[in-house]
Amino acid sequence: MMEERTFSIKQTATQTGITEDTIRYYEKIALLPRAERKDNGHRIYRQEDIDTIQLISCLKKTGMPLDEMRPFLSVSTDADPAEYPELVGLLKSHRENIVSQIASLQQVVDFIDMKLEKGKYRRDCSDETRDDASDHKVSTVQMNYFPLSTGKSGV
Amino acid sequence: MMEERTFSIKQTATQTGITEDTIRYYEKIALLPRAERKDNGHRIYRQEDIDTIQLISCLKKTGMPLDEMRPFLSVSTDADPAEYPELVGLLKSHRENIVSQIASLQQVVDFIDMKLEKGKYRRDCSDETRDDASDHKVSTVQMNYFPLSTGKSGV
DNA sequence: CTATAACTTGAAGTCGACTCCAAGTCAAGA
DNA sequence: TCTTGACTTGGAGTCGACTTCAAGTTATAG
Repeated sequence: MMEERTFSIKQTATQTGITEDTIRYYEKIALLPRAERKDNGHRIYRQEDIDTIQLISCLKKTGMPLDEMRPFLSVSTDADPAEYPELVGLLKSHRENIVSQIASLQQVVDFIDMKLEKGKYRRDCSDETRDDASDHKVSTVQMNYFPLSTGKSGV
Repeated sequence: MMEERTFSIKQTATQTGITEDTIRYYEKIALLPRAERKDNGHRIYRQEDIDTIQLISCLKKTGMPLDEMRPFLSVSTDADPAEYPELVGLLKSHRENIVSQIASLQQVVDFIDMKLEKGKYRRDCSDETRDDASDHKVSTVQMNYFPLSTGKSGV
């Protein structure tokens, strides 16, 4: 039985790339559970907590507001999401969001490539705002990587 | 010689999915050029302007702050970016940003898939924060879609 | 002639996500 | 003993991006 390693808030900040202030802020708004304290009141973090913070940082990159992360974090700490059926729905729906985000990003890449390759005409990015889905080539990313049937990805 | 069609701010808002208030705000902070006015002072928009607004909306989805968009908008309205060499650098560097954003998004998709497929263990997303690049499989998206040599994409 | 709708303006308010501050505690070193 | 450093707390301040507000103009319909 090996003792589990613990980290100070500073170490945690360094490892996750999230500042100490921000970590305390996440605790304040209860995005993170109240961290354990040492006798002197200092916070203690374990690998598990670092993982959670990294998940937050990851979800942030997908543009998810902090408030919406809570359910995902509970999936992350508790074991199996199948026990929380409405969570599965959330996961799937966020997955769809990300897929469409990737499509948006892809459009910007297309725009940039168009601009870089030649001083070409404009063919701007638009998706649901204008419904010219006809000449909007299905994102290759979406095609290649996402099975579209939300299930197993063929990595 | 056909007369160019023009749009009211309301029509423009509907077409772009950006509210009238926000369009005026973009003009106020000079993200958009001051729109032409009719005799009664009402703003007039052309297709060109709508394209620009849609580009803004698109760049927003990539998480770009409004302030950083200005150079991109000038590429969009003026013709050829090759005339503005430092702009080419900007375009390329933002392209790289987007590629890494897509990689981040992909990690979240992986996390979700992992959670959905089984009640599996955690293998969280992390990139530059922790340097375990060893078991961090190169994003399939990045591999498939992006030539990596910033040039022409094989669409 | 009046009221409704579609706009205009400048300024103030909101909201999310930090970020900073002041004052205090505690442990270890010169 | 005093200082330094790493932390604690609550609260205030900042910043980007809107969003709302109040007051005014103009065009059309009843």
